[in-house]
Amino acid sequence: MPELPEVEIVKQSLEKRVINKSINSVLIKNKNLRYKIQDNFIAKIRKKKILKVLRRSKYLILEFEKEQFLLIHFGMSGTLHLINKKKNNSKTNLSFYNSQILPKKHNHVILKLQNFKLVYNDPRRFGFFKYFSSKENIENYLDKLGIEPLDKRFNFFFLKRIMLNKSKNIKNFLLDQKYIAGIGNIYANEILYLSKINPQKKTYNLKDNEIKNLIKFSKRVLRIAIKKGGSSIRNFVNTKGKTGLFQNEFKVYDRETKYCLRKLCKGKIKRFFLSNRSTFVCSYCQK
DNA sequence: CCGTTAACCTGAGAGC
DNA sequence: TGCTCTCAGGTTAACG
Repeated sequence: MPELPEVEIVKQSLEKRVINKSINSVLIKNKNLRYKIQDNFIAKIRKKKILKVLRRSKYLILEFEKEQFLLIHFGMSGTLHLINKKKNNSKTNLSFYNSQILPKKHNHVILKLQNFKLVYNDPRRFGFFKYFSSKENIENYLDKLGIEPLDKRFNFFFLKRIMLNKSKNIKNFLLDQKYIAGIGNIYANEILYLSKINPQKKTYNLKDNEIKNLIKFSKRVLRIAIKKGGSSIRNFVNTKGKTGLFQNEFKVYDRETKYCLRKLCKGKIKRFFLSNRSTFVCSYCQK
């Protein structure tokens, strides 16, 4: 569930529930996530009070007292579930993303708070947890990331400057987190379609107008996606409640062989691989 | 520096 | 019912 809008949805829903709550206990059922959870992890975050929930790029961050932090990355398949304890022992699952039903398998980390618990589920285990003991440490760690696309500083002049002398293709550029942080495969495809730019076009070949469109549509797509609750793909379980709806707005992603949605365009969406990632394009619109 | 590939994992869906 | 194959919202090291 992992691009910027989806993590933002988790952040927004989580902060309604956990601010000023303490982590009473921690249960690790499987420490072998992308990076192995350290043995002292439980001791580090146990009894800590959560002051803030933050997001940076595709990372979710819990800030504790005394400037200590827990960083969570969801990888490809991580989800967070809030399970309410009811008096009669039944449970309600307020899934923050994707599924209303708590999966039975792959619950790897459980944070118990006062009246509920947070369950981290991740079938593929590409996600990870990382604890930071100071603001300086987490800032150093996050410094490798580029600008937030929704930041005001992400504008034409900024983008033009960092693209200068790059011979990368534009799609790989958008996906490279050290330049712009938070865009993943779905939104890169959508942004390029809306900007009418071929994913293989070299950044140094982009015209000013195309750079302006990239800025405009990056912000627009991500904002709308957040407004729609993110994208929920491959979700065949959920029937009610908290799923994202942006998947219904996809213009190119996962639309191979379907017609281009632009008026007067008779092009068909084609799919090919770029650096091992599915890339969708209308070759009539995207030059 | 650049693009690609493989690796890290499990599961869903397609096709047979 | 079941097998095999491909693909998946991410990241990163290694290679040519």
